[in-house]
Amino acid sequence: MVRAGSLSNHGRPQPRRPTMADVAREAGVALRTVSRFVNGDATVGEDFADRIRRAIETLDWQPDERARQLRSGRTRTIGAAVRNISDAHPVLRAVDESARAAGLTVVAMSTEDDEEREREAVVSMCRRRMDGIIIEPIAENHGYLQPEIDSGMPVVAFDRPATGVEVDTVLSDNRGGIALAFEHLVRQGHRRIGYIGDDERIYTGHERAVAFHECLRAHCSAATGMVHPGPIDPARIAAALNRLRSDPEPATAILTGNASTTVAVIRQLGGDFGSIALVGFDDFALADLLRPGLTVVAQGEAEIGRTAIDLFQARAADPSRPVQTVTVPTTLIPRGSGELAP
Amino acid sequence: MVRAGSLSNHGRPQPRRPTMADVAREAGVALRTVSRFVNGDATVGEDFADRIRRAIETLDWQPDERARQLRSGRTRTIGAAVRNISDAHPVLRAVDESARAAGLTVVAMSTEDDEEREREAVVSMCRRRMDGIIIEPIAENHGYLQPEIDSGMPVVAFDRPATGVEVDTVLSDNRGGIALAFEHLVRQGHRRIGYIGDDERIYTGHERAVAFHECLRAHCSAATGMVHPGPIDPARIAAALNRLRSDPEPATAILTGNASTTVAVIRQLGGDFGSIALVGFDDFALADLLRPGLTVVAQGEAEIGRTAIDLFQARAADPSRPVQTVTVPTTLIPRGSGELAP
DNA sequence: GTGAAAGCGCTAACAT
DNA sequence: ATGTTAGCGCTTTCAC
Repeated sequence: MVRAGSLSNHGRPQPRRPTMADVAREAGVALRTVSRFVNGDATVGEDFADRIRRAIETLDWQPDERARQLRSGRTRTIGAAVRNISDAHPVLRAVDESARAAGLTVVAMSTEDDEEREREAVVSMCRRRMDGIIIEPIAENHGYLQPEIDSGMPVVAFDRPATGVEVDTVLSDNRGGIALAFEHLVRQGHRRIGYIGDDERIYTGHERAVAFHECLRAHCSAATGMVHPGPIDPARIAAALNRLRSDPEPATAILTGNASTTVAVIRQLGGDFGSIALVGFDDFALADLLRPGLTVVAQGEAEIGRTAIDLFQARAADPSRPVQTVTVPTTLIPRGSGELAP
Repeated sequence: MVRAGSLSNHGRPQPRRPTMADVAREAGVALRTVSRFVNGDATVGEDFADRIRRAIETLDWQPDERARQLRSGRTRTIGAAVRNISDAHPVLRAVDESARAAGLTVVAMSTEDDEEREREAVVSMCRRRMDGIIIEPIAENHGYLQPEIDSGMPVVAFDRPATGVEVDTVLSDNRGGIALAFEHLVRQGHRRIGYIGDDERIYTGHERAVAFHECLRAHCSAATGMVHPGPIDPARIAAALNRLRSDPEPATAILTGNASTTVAVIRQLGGDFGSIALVGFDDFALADLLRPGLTVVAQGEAEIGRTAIDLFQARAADPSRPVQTVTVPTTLIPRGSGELAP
């Protein structure tokens, strides 16, 4: 039922939104004066300012960002192409907060770890003429970004490097993180440590697996390790886990290469979680609620996000500056699962 | 170091991005013809189409969304003002997917549960002249939305109703959900059931607390209940929990009013989790990994998101249609914690 | 089907 | 300090 209450305007012909010209007319000043007042370009006579203020109030005028952006050439907006905007994403949070502080709006789009979606997101950002792009790269090759970069679009990659183009990049210290975890387990007395990680074709999967091998070499007199990298899939995780535990000399500790793998392993261990030491790469919400609490290598997501914005700003300010890659350290957070004796 | 490689264009003066006029010139056709070809407004001669395609390719032209939106008056974009875009948000995901399917782009902004931030987000959406707004309301009063609604902006609220304005709304069946949980516990034989929930000044906190009271009345011969609603704060949770357990006839089961409270309670119970039956309102990631698994009342987030987009579309198609509120059912997911005997 | 002109709402250059 | 004029890049009349 439609009522003709004062609360509702439904059904009435929609009044055209007021424009800056309407404000100027209402205030009895020139359009340009309104613009100057609104943008603070120059000081405006106090009486004029008052009339403009009142006119804006009366008409309930709001500037049209589209027109403003079109005319001025800048959007004060940067795009963030991330895996999934609907999942928890501490980096995105930091990007958003840092950008806000700099007076920039962040528009985030999901890539769903899909090359096609990533390109769609980037294209959409370019068509909106955003001032820059922050990307968590998924595509095999980012050559498609080259024309955009050449036409002056600042691009910053994080988490993984973008391949085929030279862009500013923020990465976690993947190798250092694995070393932290490995040495922690060695210190607890573990000598047979297994690794289950992500597909090695993925950058972080590769880095972490390589780092694990390096750790094995460095500690070779003490530790024997097993690596089972590959796609994250329950069956594969189960198989890897089985091999690690059914070995004549079974693993006494497991290192997992990312949060999804960690969760999959815990799920697989079921009631046996806590019977074998476990350290996961990546912290996640509620990891402390598990019994035992999950020991993890935490990435510096907040710093990664902040750095991404810093790099964007530096690039925007000086397009000719050399491309830079920043590595953000990781930290070990002991919560119990990594402190179990062999 | 700046190198003059073919990969990099840094330092060169930025070539102006090509415009549609450039494409027209390159193709040797009128501007209007390019526009028609690009938008499929009308059929364009095949030879012309070819030349335009080639010209677009050559110049690597991409339409300027700002100009297009300014001129056409529509943005094909809707804003989503949600608590936090960086936390997991299943509703936002569904909103995004549904909108994509309808050819709309969703721009999500965080309100951080802050009135000021909510208004900032809404203002930003209006200034961008988005086609509609999906909002998870936090403000005490949403009267400030009225002018926008009057000027034809479709607004859809979800999770909580917007106060002071009449807008299409999607809500969870909060009362039904509490009843589901309560009756489940009664069926397990519990007769003393405690409730710890959110601040009653918050809509969902209120609804769920009221529903709990109704359940108590309906089962009064069987169950005695305790309610301890208030802000989510570890000390308060601890106190509430203490009272429930130190009663002469202590509670044998607890019902929590939302995910944050559930997590706070589990954290507080520590090793005692599993010694008392617990059902939480709201499902969350990893709830199944706890020992025992957490029994929850799950909201239909995907349906809420889809419905929000449906309501938006209906409103956009017919601004005079009556305002509608849709209630989405909840489901009980037993995982162990709610199936413990008294 | 195609083309010329107007204009979306605003800011940037010049006047004054 | 204020007003006038142009024009951002596109879509939309309206002629042909």
